[in-house]
Amino acid sequence: MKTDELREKYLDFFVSHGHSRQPSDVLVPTWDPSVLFTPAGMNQFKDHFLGKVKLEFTSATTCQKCLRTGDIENVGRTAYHHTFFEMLGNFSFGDYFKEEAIRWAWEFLTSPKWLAIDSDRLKVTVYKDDDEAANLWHEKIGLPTSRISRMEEDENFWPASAPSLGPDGVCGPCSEIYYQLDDGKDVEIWNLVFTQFNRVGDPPDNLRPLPSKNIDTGMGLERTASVLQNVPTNFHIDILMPIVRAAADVCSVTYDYANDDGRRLRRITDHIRACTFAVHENILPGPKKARYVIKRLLRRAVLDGHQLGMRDPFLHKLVPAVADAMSSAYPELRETVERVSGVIEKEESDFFSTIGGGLERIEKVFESMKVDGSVLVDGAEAASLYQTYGVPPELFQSIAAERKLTFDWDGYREAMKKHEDISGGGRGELFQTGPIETLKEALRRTDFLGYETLESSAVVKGIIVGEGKDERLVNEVSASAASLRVVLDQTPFYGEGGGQVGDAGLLQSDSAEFQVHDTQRAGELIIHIGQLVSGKLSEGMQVEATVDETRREGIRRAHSATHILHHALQSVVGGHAQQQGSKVDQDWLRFDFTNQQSLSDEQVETIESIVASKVKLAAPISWKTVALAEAREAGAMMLFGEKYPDPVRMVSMGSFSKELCGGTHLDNTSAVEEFEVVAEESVSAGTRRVVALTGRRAQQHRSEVQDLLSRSAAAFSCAPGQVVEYTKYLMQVIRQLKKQLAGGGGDLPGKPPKVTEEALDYLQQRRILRDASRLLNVSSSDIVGRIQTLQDERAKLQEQIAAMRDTGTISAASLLAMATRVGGTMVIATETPGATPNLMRQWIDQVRQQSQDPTAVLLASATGPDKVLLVAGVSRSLVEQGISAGQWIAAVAPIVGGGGGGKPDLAQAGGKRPEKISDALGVANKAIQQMLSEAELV
RNA sequence: GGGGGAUUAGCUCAGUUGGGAGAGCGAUUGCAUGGCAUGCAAUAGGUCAUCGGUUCAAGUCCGUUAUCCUCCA
Repeated sequence: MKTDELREKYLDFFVSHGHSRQPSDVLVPTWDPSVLFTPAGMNQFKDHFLGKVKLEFTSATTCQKCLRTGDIENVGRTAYHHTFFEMLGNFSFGDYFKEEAIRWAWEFLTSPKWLAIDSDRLKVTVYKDDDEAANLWHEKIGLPTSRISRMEEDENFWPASAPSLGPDGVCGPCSEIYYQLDDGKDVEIWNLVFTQFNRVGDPPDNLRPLPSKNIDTGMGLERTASVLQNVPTNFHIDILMPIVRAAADVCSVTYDYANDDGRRLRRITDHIRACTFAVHENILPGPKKARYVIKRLLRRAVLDGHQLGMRDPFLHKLVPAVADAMSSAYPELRETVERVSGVIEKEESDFFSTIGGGLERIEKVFESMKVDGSVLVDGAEAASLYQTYGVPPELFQSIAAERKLTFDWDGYREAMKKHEDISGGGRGELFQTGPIETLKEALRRTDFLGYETLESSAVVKGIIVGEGKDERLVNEVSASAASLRVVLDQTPFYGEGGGQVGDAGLLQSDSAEFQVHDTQRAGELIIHIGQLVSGKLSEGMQVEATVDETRREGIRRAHSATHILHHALQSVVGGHAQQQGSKVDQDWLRFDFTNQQSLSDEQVETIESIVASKVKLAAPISWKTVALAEAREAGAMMLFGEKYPDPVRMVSMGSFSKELCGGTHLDNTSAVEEFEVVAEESVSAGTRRVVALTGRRAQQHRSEVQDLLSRSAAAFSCAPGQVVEYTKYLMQVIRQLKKQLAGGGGDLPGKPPKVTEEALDYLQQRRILRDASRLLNVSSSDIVGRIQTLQDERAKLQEQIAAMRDTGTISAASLLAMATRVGGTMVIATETPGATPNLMRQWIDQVRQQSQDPTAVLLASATGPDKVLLVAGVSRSLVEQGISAGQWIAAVAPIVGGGGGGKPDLAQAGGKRPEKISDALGVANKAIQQMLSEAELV
């Protein structure tokens, strides 16, 4: 039986028994903070199981795409492990229970109409205390007791070992169904979980029956298909073998089940399938959370390829094979093949260069091992290379093996363990508990009225005080500075979601006033966060809820502008510029989208003008609730990685934009008023970010730009249109002055002639300000300060140069002329007023070159009111005889209140007391005489 | 959320107890050469990411911020 057929049969079977067929949840459920990836079919029904949402059906069946990394080390080595896999499941939310679950499972497996598996091949396990399940299998199904095993809680309980180890919460025994292979081995193909208990604390007597019992089953699609197709591993079934073959083809090796290459090809197959699905959902490889897992899967697969001899990106070539193999259940994969392979290719080539850099680092380690005569590669060092530069230990080990060196895996693992401990962190709870969860069960949802109104009366349903572990529900609370959370039965406040920030406003009654600073969501509840400024708030109290209208208006402008921006971006840079994330605040918005390059200034201006034209168009904005399929039909913008409810809210603007969106919008595009992009930057590889303003904030921004430009022009006392020119001039002047000071040439550029003012339009002004701030490498808001700093710097340089001019009479020759002879050595110790360090060094070099005899020079100069600079140098011949400029200067520097040092032939020192310079020169003369005589050169 | 690392010329990167900012490639110019991925020489190009601190003196030491890489959760 084909895998596609098995999938459909399973779903059909349970639909025929009254189940609602639901689509697979996304692979990365952003709504569920407790998991990175969907680990099982039941994940999307967590709130259904707990009765936290209104049930539209009481039983369901799905084929769920899942990703687990717990068994990652086994992938490819064993017949049945995957990271990505599909799980078939049937679920009951207080509907049917154990008997039907067992009977239907048996019927589906054995009936000739369905899978027609020989019942002699099947065995089951049950939890040791679950007599009910054991009896059902024996009496209702007629399975001999020899084929029913009773297992401990670590095997047949969910979560594993829950009764003794926890966690608290819903749990239950399970019953696993095994298929016996030809060689006698058993394969688990289906697990039926009977969630019937609530665990409360530690044993004994800690399992309380649940009022509403649930069924949660999972059948591994690939595993069951491999049994039905009678193939040796999951990788040999009809939907995986083509990918294995494609991988073998791309890597130019022959697939052999038994050897190492076979294992590598299977691992590549698994990982590329996982990555294709994840990237399809726009989970791109990255440094955090789910993105990091994808990156690691990709790199493991690339490393396998590397060890098969691949040296260039190859994985991305397998994406079409994955899309083809999975197309019958996931036809949408075909639409993104190009984008997905592009992303994977980029990551691959990055990793190949990491490997390249790694090889060099590994070589260095080997070199130092050679020096030490070591033959054991230090595991801790390998771990540190891996942690710092991503050098894979497998690579290290295989190169070490080629050179007959041993790799210390134990040391490596130990170091990695230590790193884990340091990095640490708590694990997410499978099911959350706490006051919010209690409210969810009691209230299920808050009705949102905010699309139609900004004011309504409401009843207080819950008040939460405290944070983190201390948070708890209270019946009543008095005014205080503490932050509270309030849940109402209905509210006009928008809870943060879909990128739009939560509303602010007031909750009022005759006796109390509660200021709402922020509004958040928890499932279908809306949580008002803020402070009770007066009176008392109690559960059951009636309040008037009023949203801050000015703020909401700004948010509406920004949100509608976001949709227009999305439209404009797509028409300017192309259809691939899809939304990656967005944040909408009061007249402020941030929009991330997929694009490899930065937007050019011209592109930004085109985008702005498109948005402006849509605003001017005064297109009506409307929304309606439609079936998901209808929205898709209408060509509405849909985002990967988003799970949309059905029916869904579709927002349309004129004829140019249709997006699925739960946010609050304007009635007409003209109400956006103004729109301006204020930043364009990178968020991560392949993703760009645009920040823009609307309404009054855009207006304010314009006046700021104009103000900054006129202040910049004032600082230069030039026309605004000349600011860039004058900026360049100032920078050039400083550069040349520095050169003059360093003793080089440095011709000053001519000052640009002033022109008369001419009227500039806003775009020109903005361009000038932007170009000038780029030149100065500051944000435009800092530009005026920066100009002043540079002008100060110029003045200072000019002063120093003026001082230096006074030294114009000093030269190597003039210095040499004042030398005194001490034995065979020429000694010079003198003041060179106004000289710079560079100049002094140059004189010393020249004197040493020009002098016929061994020479010792020490120059002193006051470089400021409380700063002295000393530079000393001696000829090489003196150095060879033990005279050190460093020692010399060390003896002199304390006189001027400083210290210093340097190399034997040239040293410098500083001090704080210029008035002591002549004393210091006296000391210098004595010190050098002393040194010369100690060296017996006198 | 946490650990490690990086940021120096247009590019790739050196810069070792803190004391003269460098190489290779590229660019420009000159000379030589003239079928082939030519040779020689000279020149230009740097707020050593940012801000602050220690110091007589910071590319170098300490801290801040930003950006990037990398690992763990």
